Amino acid sequence: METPGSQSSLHRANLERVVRAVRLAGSLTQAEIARTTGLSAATVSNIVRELKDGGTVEVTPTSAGGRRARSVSLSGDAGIVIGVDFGHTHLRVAVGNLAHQVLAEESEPLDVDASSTQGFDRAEQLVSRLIAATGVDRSKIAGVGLGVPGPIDVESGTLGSTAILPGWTGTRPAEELRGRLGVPVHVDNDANLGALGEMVWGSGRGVRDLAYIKVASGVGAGLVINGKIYRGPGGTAGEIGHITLDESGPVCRCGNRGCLETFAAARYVLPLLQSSHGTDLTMEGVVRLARDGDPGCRRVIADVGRHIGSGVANLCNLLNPSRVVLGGDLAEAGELVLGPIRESVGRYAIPSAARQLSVLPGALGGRAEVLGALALALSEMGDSTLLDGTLHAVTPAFT
Amino acid sequence: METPGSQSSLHRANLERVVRAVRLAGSLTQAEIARTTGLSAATVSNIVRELKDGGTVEVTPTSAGGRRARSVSLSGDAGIVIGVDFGHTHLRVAVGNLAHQVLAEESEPLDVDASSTQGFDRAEQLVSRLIAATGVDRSKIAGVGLGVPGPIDVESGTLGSTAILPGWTGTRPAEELRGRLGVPVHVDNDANLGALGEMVWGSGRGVRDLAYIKVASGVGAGLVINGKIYRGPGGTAGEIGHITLDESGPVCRCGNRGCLETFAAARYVLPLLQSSHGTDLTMEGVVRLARDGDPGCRRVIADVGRHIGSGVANLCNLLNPSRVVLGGDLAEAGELVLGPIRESVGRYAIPSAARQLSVLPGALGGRAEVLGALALALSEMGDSTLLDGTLHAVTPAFT
DNA sequence: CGTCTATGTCCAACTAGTGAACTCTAAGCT
DNA sequence: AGCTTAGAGTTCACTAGTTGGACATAGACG
Repeated sequence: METPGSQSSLHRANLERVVRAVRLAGSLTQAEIARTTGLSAATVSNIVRELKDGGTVEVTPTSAGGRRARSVSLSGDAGIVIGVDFGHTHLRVAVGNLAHQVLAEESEPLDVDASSTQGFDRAEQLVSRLIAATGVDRSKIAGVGLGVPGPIDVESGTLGSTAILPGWTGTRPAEELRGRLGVPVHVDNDANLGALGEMVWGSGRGVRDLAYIKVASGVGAGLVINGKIYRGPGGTAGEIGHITLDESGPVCRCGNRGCLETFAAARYVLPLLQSSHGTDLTMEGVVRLARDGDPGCRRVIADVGRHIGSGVANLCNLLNPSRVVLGGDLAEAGELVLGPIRESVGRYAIPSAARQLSVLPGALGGRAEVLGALALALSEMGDSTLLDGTLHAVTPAFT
Repeated sequence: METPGSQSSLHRANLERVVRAVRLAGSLTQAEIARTTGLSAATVSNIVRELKDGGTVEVTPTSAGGRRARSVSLSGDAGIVIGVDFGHTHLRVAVGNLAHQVLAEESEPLDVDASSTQGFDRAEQLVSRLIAATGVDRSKIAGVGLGVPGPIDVESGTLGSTAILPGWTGTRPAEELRGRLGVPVHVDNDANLGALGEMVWGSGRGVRDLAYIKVASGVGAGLVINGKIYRGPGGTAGEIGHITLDESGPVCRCGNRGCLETFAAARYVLPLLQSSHGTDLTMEGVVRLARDGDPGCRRVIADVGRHIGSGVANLCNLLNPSRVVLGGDLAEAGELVLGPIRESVGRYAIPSAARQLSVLPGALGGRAEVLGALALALSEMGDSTLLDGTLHAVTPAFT
């Protein structure tokens, strides 16, 4: 059914061109579409009619004060995308439309020991609730982005061994959710989605090469290269948590010694404070105490920053991104952690790479991953999903 | 004259598609073109005829032993590309055609202290000589790739401070050569070109993500991501030589301590052997002695390998390439250095990244950079260059 | 109220890709 | 040797889809 070089593909490309132009501009008249896309007025006329019949686009008789211009805009219910993010302690869901607007977003706690079935049950319910709340039709779902806190095998879609959600190992989250919702599901790990989220909506706007460092229970990085998530041939790119900082350092869960993670991740850092600050401390708590002036917590956070900075320096020397965005709970510490990171980067990265690097805190906090999932759904969809009938055809399930 | 969404643009795109397929494969039958491009056999038939009439492509009656397959290849005189590589001790030039064949190649020594003007004079002469030797017309030059042993500023094309060719700092090699030859010149550093060369002709064939590690006077890496050289926003990606292995190690020329370079590069390693093996030792000499069984040299090379392996492990964790190719003089040591590298990678990289990694010696030796320059010229050329008349039209200059 | 001008639509012309039928050649089998 | 077979390349009628130009439309301006 694929005809990569045929007229139909040309037509399809032209449809996408028009949709993209309209989406970027918000609303356009046909003549404007013709000018910006370079297509002839006749073609635009045909395409707009086709899109209008398909329900992708709305034509309002005469919104502008011109001669007789009919303004064309994406119909609000042309399609929606959904982002689902399984975190280590909670589940987040967001619903957005194709105009990059977030229509609804909600999170709820999720027990770490919950089974995958329980987790997906909860996710399905929450998705249903949010869709109901926004009042759109289920059949309008164009795609779902799914975030999981662990490595995903690119080929099989299987969740690798992850200590964060025990018992989920070996499941195929995308298939699972696809089976429940009946729409395409695209899955990626939390660091990659955080990177995507910050790039589209947060601190990474306008940058095409960035690294998103997520410090939580572990340390991971999401790499955006040339505007796209880079996963590597095996899908395990971005494992900054396991670069070696000290060959004779503490033993890491990965089996090596002195990984960045052993100096920065919650599971290794929190115990340092247990004797002085109690045993049920969380990273969040440490950050709060540090901001309130607790010297021990400040010291620990600064040390973590320095070590992260060493890792980031290596990253910079190798990849030379223009921006590094820090995410996860630790980002809330602001300058307390960014200062030491910048200092370390300045010391260990080659000057030409460090000079033009900006290190920023994430702007989205815990929302980065869900929004990234939304962005993933949007980007994987390709504007073409808007166009083939599948979206608007009657889908018997879920009525 | 531009009709961005019309059939003619589709036709053009299909022409390019065919040309690209042929160029990547060297030569294909029409049926193979149809399969790889996804176009129908009828379309391919038409396109091939058009290209043949235009002189872009040659059809050899029946080269393979098949049924009646006519093999299609880019016509040898459709255009030629030139690769120029300035090394630390010599200058290499290669001339190739669009069918990925190297028509002529030559190298001559170049004094380290030669001025840039002298260097370019020599390069121009050598290029002229080789073109004359191959007997093709100068007007057929489609592009030139240029390799320089130092950092190039992407924006300005200015050569950064390089200790390898002193006195060249601040020159603009691409403009210089462009002025002399009158054709587009694309410049890049030696590590990137080595990566490209090995990918197209050497140990990296068939791989889309690889890292080429060049160990010589310094240590640099060329990164190929998704089949293209990745330079990073600032153009300094791949500086593997300056990732920190030991915060309290020897002081590096970059100002930091314990950079990989201080454990692996010739300038730091050779002095270790001077007291025992004399002062005018080269890396080449050390490798030769090691192969002959000299225990000191073997030890040094193994140590170098281990350290490179540590750096490569970091690289793998971050980028997860499917192949690492070792280039430079050191690669001649074969297993003497590859063994320790693999061992180190196995120890320090996370297992999932290390498992699918292959570490190979470069297959091109000192030719990697010139051939990479050739490949750069080919890839930057853009396939459309072949199609619009400019290349075949009579260009008044250089007759 | 007539003219002007830009918008959107319709139609005939044209471009270019496709499937199906057809021819051609060499290999394999009997 | 002769027949069959299967893939390669070509031809042709058909179809999809864009375009330029003619045409209708409706507000703006004098």
